[in-house]
Amino acid sequence: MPELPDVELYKQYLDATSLHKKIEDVEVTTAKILGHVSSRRLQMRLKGHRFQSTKRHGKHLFVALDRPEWLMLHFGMTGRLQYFKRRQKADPHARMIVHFVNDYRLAYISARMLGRIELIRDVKEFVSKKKLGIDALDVSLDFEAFQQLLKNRRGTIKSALMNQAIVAGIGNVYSDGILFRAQIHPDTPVARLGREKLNLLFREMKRVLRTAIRCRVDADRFPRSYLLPHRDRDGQCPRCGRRLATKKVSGRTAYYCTNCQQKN
DNA sequence: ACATTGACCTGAGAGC
DNA sequence: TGCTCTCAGGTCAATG
Repeated sequence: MPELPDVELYKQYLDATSLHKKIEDVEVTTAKILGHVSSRRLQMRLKGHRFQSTKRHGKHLFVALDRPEWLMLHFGMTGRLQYFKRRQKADPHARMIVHFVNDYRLAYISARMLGRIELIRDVKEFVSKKKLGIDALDVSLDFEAFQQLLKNRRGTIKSALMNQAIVAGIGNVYSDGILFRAQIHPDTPVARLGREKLNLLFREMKRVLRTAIRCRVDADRFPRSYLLPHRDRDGQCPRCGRRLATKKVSGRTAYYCTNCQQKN
């Protein structure tokens, strides 16, 4: 579930709580979430050091250490962060807990463990190795570039939006939110979209993601014309009031309005 | 080369 | 009440 806006908020959260503090210890309670790094090595590399700054690319969060090395956090579907005082109990699904010298701790929580933690040397190298496309909110991603990326694609627009190799950061929930605002049926083949529709899609992609960040992904803060607060079973279309439909599109459940998002 | 599908993973909620 | 079943979705390997 953590998609670009969620991870952006995690970044802001980490920035506000956990930078520049000496790390006293690192607890790994579930080594399974570690990628190519062992818990011993992770401990060795973090202990006595500090988090200096953060970067986000798509759904990936990178935390720079005070030496040329980065902690990479990926949240899978149930991942999140929690900063808490030592005497508070950590969430039962905390998989890694960073102890700071100020008696506070930062936990990486993941119930379903679909996320990953890595220690890497270079963000650019990681991004290209993972074959991640440009971040959806990167300012250098303009309409011309977007159109170029979608050129000659064969599948549906929903799966293209969710394809991290094309544009990074959009998952099932936000692809639905974006297609709803652009009034495009999730099953529409990319090739069927004309320049005008594509341009609308591009603008809504940027807008929906930015709005979600500004609203702090809080359903109560979203503008009325957005799908996201209504995206559940027996949810209603905020435009026409009809009951939302669901359909499997490339293995994921798409929520959409059969009236406002017609195939053509 | 690209698109789609199933497996991974576990908790919540439905149904009996 | 308690059991079983299904579904949720990010990613990747396998398949088309």
